[in-house]
Amino acid sequence: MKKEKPKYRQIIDAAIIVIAENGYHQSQVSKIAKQAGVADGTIYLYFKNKEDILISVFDEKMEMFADRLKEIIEEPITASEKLFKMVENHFTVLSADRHLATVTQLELRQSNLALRLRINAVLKNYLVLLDTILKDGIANGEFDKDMDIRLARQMVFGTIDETTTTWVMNEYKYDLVALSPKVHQLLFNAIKAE
Amino acid sequence: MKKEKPKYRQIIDAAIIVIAENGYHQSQVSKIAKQAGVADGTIYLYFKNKEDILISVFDEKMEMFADRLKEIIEEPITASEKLFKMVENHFTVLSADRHLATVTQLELRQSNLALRLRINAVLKNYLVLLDTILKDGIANGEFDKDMDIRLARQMVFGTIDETTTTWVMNEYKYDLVALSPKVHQLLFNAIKAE
Amino acid sequence: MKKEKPKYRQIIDAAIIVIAENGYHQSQVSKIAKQAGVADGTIYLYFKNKEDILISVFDEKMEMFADRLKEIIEEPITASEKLFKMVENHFTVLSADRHLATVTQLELRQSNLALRLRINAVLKNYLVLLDTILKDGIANGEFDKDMDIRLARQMVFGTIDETTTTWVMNEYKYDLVALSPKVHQLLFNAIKAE
Amino acid sequence: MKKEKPKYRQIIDAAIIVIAENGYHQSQVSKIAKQAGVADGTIYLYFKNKEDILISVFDEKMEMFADRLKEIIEEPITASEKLFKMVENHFTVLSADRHLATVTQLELRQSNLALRLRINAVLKNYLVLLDTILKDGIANGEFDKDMDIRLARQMVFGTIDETTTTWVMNEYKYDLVALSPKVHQLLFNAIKAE
DNA sequence: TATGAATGAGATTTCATTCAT
DNA sequence: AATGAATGAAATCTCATTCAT
Repeated sequence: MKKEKPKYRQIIDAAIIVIAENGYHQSQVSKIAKQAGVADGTIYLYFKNKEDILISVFDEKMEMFADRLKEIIEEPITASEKLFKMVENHFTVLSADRHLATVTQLELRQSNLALRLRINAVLKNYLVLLDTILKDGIANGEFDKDMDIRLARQMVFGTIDETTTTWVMNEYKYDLVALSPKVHQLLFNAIKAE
Repeated sequence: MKKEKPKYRQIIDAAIIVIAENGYHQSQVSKIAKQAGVADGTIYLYFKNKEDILISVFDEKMEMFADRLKEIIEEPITASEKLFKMVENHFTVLSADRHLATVTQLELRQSNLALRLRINAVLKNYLVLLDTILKDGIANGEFDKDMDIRLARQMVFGTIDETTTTWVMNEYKYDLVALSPKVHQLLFNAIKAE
Repeated sequence: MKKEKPKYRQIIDAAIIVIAENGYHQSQVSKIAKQAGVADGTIYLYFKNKEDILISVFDEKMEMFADRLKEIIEEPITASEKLFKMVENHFTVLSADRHLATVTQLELRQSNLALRLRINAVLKNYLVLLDTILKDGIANGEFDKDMDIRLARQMVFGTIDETTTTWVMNEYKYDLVALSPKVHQLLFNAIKAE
Repeated sequence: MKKEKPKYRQIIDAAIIVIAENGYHQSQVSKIAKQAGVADGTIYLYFKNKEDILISVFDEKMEMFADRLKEIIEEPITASEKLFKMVENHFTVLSADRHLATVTQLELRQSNLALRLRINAVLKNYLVLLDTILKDGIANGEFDKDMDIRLARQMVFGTIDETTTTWVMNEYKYDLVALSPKVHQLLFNAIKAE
């Protein structure tokens, strides 16, 4: 399987670095190839086209979030605690890799609509897991049984996303992870059972 | 003042239509000119360059939101009601002009970073007004006096934005304005005083 | 006659200043109009097109050289003295008006071929007068009767022109007029009778 | 070294032909590419931009003149003979390649000032060699020891250049090389020792 | 005469992708 | 598998000129 070949990851990692450092529109295929230490043409042995590289970047990294979230869901803790861990995990991963944060929050959003729709599909898995937390919370009486799950999901994700983007735009100058408790508190207030 | 010249608005309006219908990257200046019924060169009598058209689109339209929000703030109603009206107004304006909604939620975000930073500056005015609502609510005891205003603002804006974007991506197939009460309820829960 | 109208000269003079200060390719019609204190459209009441302005600039100024040269020819002095006065006059006029010098030696040469051919036609009058000096000198035994007048003319003009251009390119940093005796000496040596 | 790649020369040669036949301002990159039998984009693998092609044309060809002149300087002949051979060589090379003559005498002069200054730098090498001939002539008593070398150089170059330009403007309708003895005679008269 | 807003043709350059080696 | 030279389509912006007032 191509994803296991070393050059596949080499190119993905190169893409993140190049995009973070040069911006989306200044990240030519040839630059990514150079950073990856391969020839331009080699890129096309592992990726269908440029868009495919970018989708794969998102794919691979989102998988990380989702995998971690899956573990969280299965832990024997309250839904509220799961929600907290989700927020904290999200912030922790992006704080630890600012290249990745810049790429996902700023640069990749400059891509064309087709790519963004494709990215949204990848995101969906993540959001489905979030739904699971919400449903669990409702089921065990922690969250408001009358809330609109779809809206709650959009609120949770919108808040996390906006908070992260603001942090990136402010050039990481404060501690994002430290905001987790307050963000969780706001979100929990919004959806907790009376 | 250039903004009063009819061709200025003509071009702004044409830009919104063309971008909504063709997407950001397929909106050549010549297409906008044709839609506006002017020659390509005429665009450059009113705008410095293509980017300037897009900034102006955002400028002009965001002004609408901000103006309406200013009126809301001054009304003799509770902060919670103001928050509701803000959400409702936001949803109403974008529901009424789907071209505009598509452009602001999807297409304009594909612009380069420089433009996006410029857009953020425009947004700031809007967010400052939102802060005013939050501060008023704290002052009169409606909202939690211990909340972090910056985070609350990011939550409110993030939620509204995410909700709108999801609606646009779902091709407007449900009634966005009808979601206002529930969205407001979530947001209010999050920040209300105990 | 249009040439006598004040705006005609106004535009010619504006053109020289604008071209000298901005260079040929940065001398748009609108800039010349502004410098002349007239509307863009007004230019076209006095000149057929942009090229016509430039030809007229050359025409008008070359006339000055030719008029002075005619006077010189008619003076009761030797051909060698006439040659000297011609060189000196050429250098004096251009030293006195550096804008004009820059325009004729550098900027106007960037014009298209058609304009340059037209300019050459204007130059012809000047060169015909030079021929007269040469013929007079041969007739009265001062100059070599076997010389090729056409080549001698090209040498005289080529030398004057090259000397002036070098002086302009060296940013007028030495006294051009002071070179007249030496230049004359070289030219006279070349063509004097044995 | 890029100069050895066949496409580099191919493009240079194509540029000379296209510019000579179409004129400077009608020599689009695409025309040059077509003449060279390469794609437009290929041009940019060998040249930084359009101006770089023109500089290179001049560079390459001027080298020819300079190389030949170096050989002449080293021959065991009189300075006067060297001067003659220089004139003759100049005329011979340009007579043999009328495209090149048209380009150097007419078309390249329409380029912008920046390019012309760059071209002058290339010319300097040629003029330095000319200076060597003049100094040699003075040293061995052939040329007037009191002459101003800079002016003499400007005369020699100005004369050669003007003679060549006139010949090109007259559409090569006489034999340029045949003028060499007379041109040399004039120049030699000008500077020979008493 | 004079104005100046409007016109619209036209060219350089970039860069994702291909394919012969 | 890997290379990298070559391709060629595509779009912004300028500015000489016009013409309705």
